[in-house]
Amino acid sequence: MTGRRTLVRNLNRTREKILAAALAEFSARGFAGARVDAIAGRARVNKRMLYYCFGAKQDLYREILRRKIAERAGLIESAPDDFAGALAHIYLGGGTDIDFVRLMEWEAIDSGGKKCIAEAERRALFEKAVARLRVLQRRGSIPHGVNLTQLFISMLSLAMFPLVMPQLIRLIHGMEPTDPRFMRQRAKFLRWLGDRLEKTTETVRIKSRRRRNPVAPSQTAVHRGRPFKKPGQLA
Amino acid sequence: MTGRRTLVRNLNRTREKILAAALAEFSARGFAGARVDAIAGRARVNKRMLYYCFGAKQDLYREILRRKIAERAGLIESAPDDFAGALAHIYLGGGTDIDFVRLMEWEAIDSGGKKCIAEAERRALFEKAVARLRVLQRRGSIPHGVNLTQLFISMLSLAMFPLVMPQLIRLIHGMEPTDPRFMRQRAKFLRWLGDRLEKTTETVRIKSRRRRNPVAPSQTAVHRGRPFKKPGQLA
DNA sequence: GGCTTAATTAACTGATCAGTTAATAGCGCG
DNA sequence: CGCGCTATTAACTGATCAGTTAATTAAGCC
Repeated sequence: MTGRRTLVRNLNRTREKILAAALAEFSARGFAGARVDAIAGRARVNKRMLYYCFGAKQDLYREILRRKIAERAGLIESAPDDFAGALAHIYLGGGTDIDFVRLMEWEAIDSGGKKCIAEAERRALFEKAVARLRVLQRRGSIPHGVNLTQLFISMLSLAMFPLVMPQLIRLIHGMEPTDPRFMRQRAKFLRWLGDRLEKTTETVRIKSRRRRNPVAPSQTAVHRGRPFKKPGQLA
Repeated sequence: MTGRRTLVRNLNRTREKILAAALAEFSARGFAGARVDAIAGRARVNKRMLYYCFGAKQDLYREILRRKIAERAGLIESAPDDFAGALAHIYLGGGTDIDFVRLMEWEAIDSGGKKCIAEAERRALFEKAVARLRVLQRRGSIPHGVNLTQLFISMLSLAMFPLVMPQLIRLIHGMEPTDPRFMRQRAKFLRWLGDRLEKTTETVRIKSRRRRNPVAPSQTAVHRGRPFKKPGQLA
């Protein structure tokens, strides 16, 4: 009773609490699975406030999606100029954000071909990403003739999959995809992969000097892999 | 009334009809979203029969998952021995099966860390897959030092992602991931990618002969990509 | 044909859940 | 202090849905 005497109204704070709770609940259960009662309970507000602040449950869901998409929009722009670095960047910046990945996944599995949220913006963003790949291709980092939209799709695949299918990661690897060790390992692997796809010109030159020893090229390739140990990038 | 006079009982056929309908409904909506009324309606049987044949909704769901997993279990074994071929095979054999991919996705997003269906079998299967990659590694097709579980995870990523996130494919590529053109393109790309990761030894040899012309190696790489036009593999 | 069993139909039930209605009370202003 | 507005609480409502109960009837056997 004493705690109730001090109820303080603050619509903005109520809104923020609802948004935070809704992110957690929608990420965990999707639109249909999340309960307005549960969101309200998590936010410690009365259920009626959800309707007061946001309208229908659907409207709240859209707002959550919109915000998350906007939050991650800078990922493409802030990616490094080298392919391997960009790949690791997309993974570390977006592929490890569980709420982001899950919301994308709920969107995917619930959408059934319907129009998406913020379509135009996202389309523009993805075009920018492909354009950046085109620059790399012109420089010779990415071979001519490679389908750049498929390459970009593959980057997203590699970056997002661990959190998209965590049960498979557990079955294959025996580790949680959220485990920092896994993430470190994944980032390292992606750098290797990115480098392998990218830097064939230099690789060729170094190997050609040793072509009398067929074993040596393989060893050199391993050495090429060593620079991926860039500590400090993953705390 | 005349049609009803000829009602014929056949428990096996009823079971099969329910299974087919349940696959469609669970794939489309997941466990929680699928309605027993809808499954019964699609199967053209009385709702009561679902309980009669399979018990609770959950039991039917498990049966559907089990069957699909079993159906796709041969994918690893039947994969070709070359890495690029295996990658394309996994895509074409499993990555284009929309029901399979979606059921895996529903499993993923609904599971919340719980124990999976047929865990032991699947684990064994995945171990076999990694073991096959190890053979390739010993042969020198895959460089030493590469994390093979990460490589296998990446193969699944690349193969399944288009159907896992169809909305992103539509946004990025402007095509449905179920469009045969997309699938052809994807398979071709994956072969290129697989080859690029695998056959550096041969690539090196060919390129080294032309090292006086720095542009030419890139052209040769494109030529290396040509063999991926294997018609007939996708109707 | 009669009887028994099981496959099938139809209706019912209690719980859940988004949204709605009614009431209360905090806050700022005059 | 009173008033008006709005932020907040509490309870209600009608629709949905998995599962259950009751009844019917097809099929096989004697």
